[in-house]
Amino acid sequence: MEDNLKLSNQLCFPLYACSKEIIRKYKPYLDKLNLTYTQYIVMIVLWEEKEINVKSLGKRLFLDSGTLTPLLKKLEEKKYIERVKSTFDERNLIIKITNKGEELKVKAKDIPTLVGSCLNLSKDETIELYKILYKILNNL
Amino acid sequence: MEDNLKLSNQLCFPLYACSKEIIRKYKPYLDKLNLTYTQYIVMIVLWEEKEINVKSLGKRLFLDSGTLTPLLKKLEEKKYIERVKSTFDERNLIIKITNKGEELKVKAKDIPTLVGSCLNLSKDETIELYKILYKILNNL
DNA sequence: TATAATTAAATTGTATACAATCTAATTTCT
DNA sequence: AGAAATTAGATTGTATACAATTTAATTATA
Repeated sequence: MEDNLKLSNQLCFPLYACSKEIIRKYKPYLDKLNLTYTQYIVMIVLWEEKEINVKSLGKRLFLDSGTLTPLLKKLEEKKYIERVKSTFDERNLIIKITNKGEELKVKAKDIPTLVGSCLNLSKDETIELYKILYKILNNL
Repeated sequence: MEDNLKLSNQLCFPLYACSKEIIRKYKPYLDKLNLTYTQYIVMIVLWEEKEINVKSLGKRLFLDSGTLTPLLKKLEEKKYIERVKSTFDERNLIIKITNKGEELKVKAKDIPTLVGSCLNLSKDETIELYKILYKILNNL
């Protein structure tokens, strides 16, 4: 089956391309907050959780310490988060959101809607896409 | 609308995570071919086209010369491709597949099926996902 | 309880990504 | 034709990603 290897028959490729292209759409909005996309999804978790250790954060975001350690140091430099050793278990590094980090949430609140609207998907398509993607993530 | 910024309500995040996790599934198979995922999708285009310039390749794959230039040099080192200046327009660099590159295609032919099967999607879901992703790509 | 095994982050090394800039070749325009 | 604008790749600088290894802390076990 030769067609197996045609780019147009690959499912991962449009996922990969969509992901990158949508992230590009975030850029102008995230630039105003001085955040990259990866830093933004870290902030999203912190807007929900207030504090979390690196391991749990990585599990939520499918990222490991090799990616998170330098990224979290940058967020700390920007004063959006604090990094503190846990006193209960010194192996754990607790990431805490700062007031400055909390304030970003207000500025960020319209971003999902703004980016979402350029996708031009119907309500049904949005729901279906969402459902299938989480099905894949749960299966992997 | 506070919920706007919950991770579970973001559409881009599961796309980003799925893309990365599926690419991870390719790794053991691609390791045997001494290819990374990005190098693999370049080879997929070349298995179809035989030759193409960097600009067109970038358009197909949503990648720019900053990513492609070093990647193509690596594929040349592995003798899977050749890089030749076009004689018609010296600004163009033509990427040609080599015999060694062609031979890889045989070894790669089962990879899409093998990776596809770990997604556990129904036929309908696969088609629907494919359709929505290309709709997004065409809209962007 | 001393040692082995495990765990969480950090580090190292390689490979993307991409914006911005640069350089050289080609077109366009006057 | 010659200058200006455009185009294709390459380069530079910053920021991920992630496998593999290392380090330090904790837990399990002989």
